[in-house]
Amino acid sequence: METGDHNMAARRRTNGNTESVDNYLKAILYLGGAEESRVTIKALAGRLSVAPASVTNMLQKLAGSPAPLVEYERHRGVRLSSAGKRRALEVVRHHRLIETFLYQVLDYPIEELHEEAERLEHFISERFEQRIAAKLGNPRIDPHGHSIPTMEGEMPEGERPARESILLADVVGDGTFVIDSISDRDAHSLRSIEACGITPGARLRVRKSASSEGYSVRTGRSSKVFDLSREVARDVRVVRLPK
Amino acid sequence: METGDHNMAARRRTNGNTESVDNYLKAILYLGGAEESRVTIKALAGRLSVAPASVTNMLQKLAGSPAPLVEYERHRGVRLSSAGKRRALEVVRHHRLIETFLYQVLDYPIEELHEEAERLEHFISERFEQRIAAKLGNPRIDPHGHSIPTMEGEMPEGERPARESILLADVVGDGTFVIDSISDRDAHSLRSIEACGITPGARLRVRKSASSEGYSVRTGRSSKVFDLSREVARDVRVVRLPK
DNA sequence: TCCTATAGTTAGGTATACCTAATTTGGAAG
DNA sequence: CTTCCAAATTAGGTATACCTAACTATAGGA
Ligand SMILES: [Mn+2]
Ligand SMILES: [Mn+2]
Ligand SMILES: [Mn+2]
Ligand SMILES: [Mn+2]
Repeated sequence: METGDHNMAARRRTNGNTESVDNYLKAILYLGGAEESRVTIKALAGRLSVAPASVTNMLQKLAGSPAPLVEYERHRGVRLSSAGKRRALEVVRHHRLIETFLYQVLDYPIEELHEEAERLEHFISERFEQRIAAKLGNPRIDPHGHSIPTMEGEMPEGERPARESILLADVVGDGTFVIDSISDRDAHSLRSIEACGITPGARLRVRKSASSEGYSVRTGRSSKVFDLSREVARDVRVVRLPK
Repeated sequence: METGDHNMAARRRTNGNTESVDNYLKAILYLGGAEESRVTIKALAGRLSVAPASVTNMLQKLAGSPAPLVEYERHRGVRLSSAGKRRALEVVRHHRLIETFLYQVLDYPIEELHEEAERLEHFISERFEQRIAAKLGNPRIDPHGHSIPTMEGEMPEGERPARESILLADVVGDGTFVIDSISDRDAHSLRSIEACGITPGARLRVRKSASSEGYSVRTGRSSKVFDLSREVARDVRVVRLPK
């Protein structure tokens, strides 16, 4: 009979992390931004829907372990260690590969990708990751236009969202744009975004409708005009085209 | 800001159960057998690799809830309530659909199906279940020859393993058989089983080799003879063919 | 019938990952 | 400089799901 303690420490997964730890790492990666700046306890608490006290606790534990996943200094916020960054990108890779797979192979509606991926990303094996990547032809972009980190745990060249992309909601004046990416988190926004033909990579002509608060947009060659609320425009990133 | 308690009770899943609870229900379903007889604490503890005390605790909790998943009487073992049986079959359906999917769509080797399915079965949504079922053409049998419970939560007609099937290890004398199913739990056995061409539904000619402790088998039309150890023969279920 | 072995239960802990409430701290504003 | 306040930390709990050790009940054998 087993000692039984192989089963304890409850939530170890394929890797050595719990779902919770993975989610902290992803949140730090995201909030740190491209400059990988220090992330505030409050910001983490907000993103993870958890009390600040819980964040402090978790970070102390993560920073105090033998091979720390984060660098944490009291009252000065956190950043990822290189091991932490590697793991965070691994989870992001899982997430985006799963989304791509659900979309392309299982015909999920775009607004349901995120929730399923958010759960499954923590539980698939390396084999599963490799098999779906192979099946999809090693895609580099997910259905929302986000770059899929490489197998080696790095963000690929020409990262998306692109550094130079801006929120549609921040566009001033009229213009023509390329759609960089769309947010994956709000199912309601995603429905409207898809309904008016907005797809990463497509071209978008924008007119800031002076009358209403929103944006009038036409996609691709279509002459159909759609009106987007400010709300929804906050979930679309674009890159301005010259001319 | 959220109240925060949407996030507590940690391990709630798509459904309302934790992974642990699901595993108890599956174990009770399995150990209760076709007659759904009462299952012993000790048997459960063995199957789940958990201390008997932990089993008692869990069963008391499950039996004491408002809509109990089990019927439990002190010192007299447990059986599933009808809600418990429904949920157990739901998880078994997940498990077997996932195995079929990994095998047919993602080309997993047969001996790696079980471990991945054992984890993922608890975390997929109903949508995921339906989509893979549809993609596979609503299969009724998994790669090991086990029946996949229906969407309505019932074991289908002509259940497999069949009532009349016996372990290859219990075969006395020579004879011809149909392979009913193979166990999914031992990766090592599965390798040897596959290596000699044993597949659910195939025909198997058996000669109990008097010399060694094992079984000499030929599958299908092949004239190649393989020797199986008693160990491995315990992982194969067969149905004797008349004549 | 009695006795004892085995199965089961209770009692008391551990670790994870949350919470609220109380306290501390560091930096910006006066 | 001091003050003050938002942000962070500490202190003290909860729930889940395990554990070991100690105790009890039941059923089969003498
Ligand atoms: Mn997640
Ligand atoms: Mn995404
Ligand atoms: Mn399981
Ligand atoms: Mn199986």
